[in-house]
Amino acid sequence: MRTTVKDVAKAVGLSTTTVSLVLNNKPNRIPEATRKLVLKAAKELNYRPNHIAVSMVTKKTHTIGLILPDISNLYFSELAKVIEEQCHKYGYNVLYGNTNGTLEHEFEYLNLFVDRSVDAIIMTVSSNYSEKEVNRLYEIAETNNVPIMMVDRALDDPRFMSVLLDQKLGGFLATSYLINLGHKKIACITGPKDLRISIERLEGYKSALEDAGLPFDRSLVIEGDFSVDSGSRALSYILGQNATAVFSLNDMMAIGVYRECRRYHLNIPQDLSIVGFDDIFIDEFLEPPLSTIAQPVQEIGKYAVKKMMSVLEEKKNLCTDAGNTKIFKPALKVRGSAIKFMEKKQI
Amino acid sequence: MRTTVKDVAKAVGLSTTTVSLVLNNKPNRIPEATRKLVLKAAKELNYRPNHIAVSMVTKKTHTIGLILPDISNLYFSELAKVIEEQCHKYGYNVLYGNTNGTLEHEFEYLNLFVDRSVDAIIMTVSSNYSEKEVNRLYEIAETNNVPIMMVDRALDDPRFMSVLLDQKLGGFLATSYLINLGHKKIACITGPKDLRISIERLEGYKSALEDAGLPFDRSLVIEGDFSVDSGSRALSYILGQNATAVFSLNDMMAIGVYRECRRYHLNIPQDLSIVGFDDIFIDEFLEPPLSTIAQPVQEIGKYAVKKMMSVLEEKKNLCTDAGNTKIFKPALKVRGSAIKFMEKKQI
DNA sequence: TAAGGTTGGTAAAATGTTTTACTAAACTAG
DNA sequence: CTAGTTTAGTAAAACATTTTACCAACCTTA
Repeated sequence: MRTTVKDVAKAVGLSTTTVSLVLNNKPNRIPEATRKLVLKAAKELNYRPNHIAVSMVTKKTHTIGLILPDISNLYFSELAKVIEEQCHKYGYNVLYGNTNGTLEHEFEYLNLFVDRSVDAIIMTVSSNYSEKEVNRLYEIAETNNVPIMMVDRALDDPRFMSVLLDQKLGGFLATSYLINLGHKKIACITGPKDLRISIERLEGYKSALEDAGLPFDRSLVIEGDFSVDSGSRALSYILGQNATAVFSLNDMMAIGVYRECRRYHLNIPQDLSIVGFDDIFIDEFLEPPLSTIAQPVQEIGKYAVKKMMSVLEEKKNLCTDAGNTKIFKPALKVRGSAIKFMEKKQI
Repeated sequence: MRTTVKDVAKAVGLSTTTVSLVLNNKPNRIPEATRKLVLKAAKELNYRPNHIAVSMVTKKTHTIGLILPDISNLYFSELAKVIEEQCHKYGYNVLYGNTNGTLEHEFEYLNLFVDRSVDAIIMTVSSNYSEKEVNRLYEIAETNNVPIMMVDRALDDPRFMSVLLDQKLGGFLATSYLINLGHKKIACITGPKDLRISIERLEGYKSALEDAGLPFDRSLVIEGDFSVDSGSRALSYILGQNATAVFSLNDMMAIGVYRECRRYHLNIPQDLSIVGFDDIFIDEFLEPPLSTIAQPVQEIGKYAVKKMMSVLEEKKNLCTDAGNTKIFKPALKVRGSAIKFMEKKQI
């Protein structure tokens, strides 16, 4: 059995109050002699505070809930890792929940976690929230007095902190790069089309086109679902539109395109240039290495928990303050999957 | 503020005892009328039990601690996902800790988690434990009365449950495959050489060689550290030994070999056949797709938590019963990275 | 020497539940 | 009508802490 404060108190013949006072070294006038005595006994008995009991009275669990769509996804597993690492540094533990991108699961974990009195929640919402759901979310935050932070994907609501990526800029960067290589017919494989990040990345695509004086051709965009398979499925359509380059809204789908190209004996980048989005680990090991838009995951994760910790310390009103959206800038990472456009067919 | 049992009790004019009794529907003689009344009030007030307080009295947190070396590693992130998923099914939440493979971190999280009264711990040890450490581990398990399960990598101690892979068989399968393709000089890139899985996989390699009447040549094995870079570094040595095939003890290092081959303009599998170990997600998207040894991660994860749940329910003596090691069989997954041996140089 | 201050503590409440042991009222049987 | 039994419920303890409010005993000081 574990040693309790009572055991320590008994061992030194003092009250639990005294023991607790020195163990938490409260600014109380406790003479050095007693202090040492208690400390020694605690160490000898290998006393470790029962965290549950502490939480019961302090109302703090030093736990944060992390809710992500899919931890087996490379981007999220890396994010999870940084977040856990950082929380650990601050003395916090993380309870983890996987939603598979469904709204029910999101709320399920939200409730589970507040029932367990987590001090804060960091989540990435994967579905689209109606106003009703946003309110439901806010109510949970409020009645439990728990700050909620959105990471990677925002809710269109100023009441929640968010740390995001400038998705539009990413789309712009990727597309401009292909344009500068001389491509005129650039296809785009999107994610689910009413998902915020799909929309924003696509906006970047459009605006790059516009900046270059190129027309936006709706028939060049095809909807995917961020999975490898949906990338594969998109290829034949793209080819049918005579596109010479593709901007894939994530790397997974780009990998799907790679796979399908192999089946058709097409070469990347000679037959088709492609740039992805996310910069997942494997990109550099593909043949050819995939050029992509890199998100600063490390920074995002670090910033998110740092910010959360400061909120937790200052105990300021948790959700409802403005200026609590931080936006990180993505960067183009050039590798080998795109090449200057050449008028092959004419040759 | 959250509603408490007290609030509910006050609302219906009954004692907290009664409320608790119906809410946990204990087999108590509580008339249907009262029962309904309480339930209705609880629903109306949106009552949800405070898990901390419940844990305080029941001594159960319905939380399990998951300690892994590196969740951004594809294999572990998938494992983590299954485990979380399964735990969730049983009504358990998971506290997650990342050790980066260091002993200090392993014990740190172990202590952190028992302080938080997790009901059980599932971990993969990544360092080598001396007897002292095994005892220390056992002591933690015992004084906290918390069952510990080793997954993927075992401790050489029957006191802990483990669910493992038959690593030796994996090594045997991979090597036999290369032998059957006609290769005689098969190199092996190992992990850190005193790590259990390195040793076991290497044993499989040796035994396949022996079965085929091939000599074991120490100069054909080179130590890596399971990282991509260490795979890359191994290549030139391997080539120097005139090996025609390589068995890489994990896929990451195989990827390193791929990368280095590209630098030297060598073709896989024409110039070098290779088979890896782990079957991580990206294997099928490499060029050529990597043949490897597949671990049944899903089954492993499912079995691990199922077993743990049964232990938790039966409350039998937790660590110390024999026959609590389950070994899963790996399988060879043939893709395109190995080919029949041809006497090129002679041609 | 008595009033006031300081020193070194402690008892008890509080946290939100579950659970044990008890009881008052109503009912039943003889 | 009374003794026993069932019904419907409750008070209080317990869980392991922290924290508040208090108190003796000793020391100053005038």
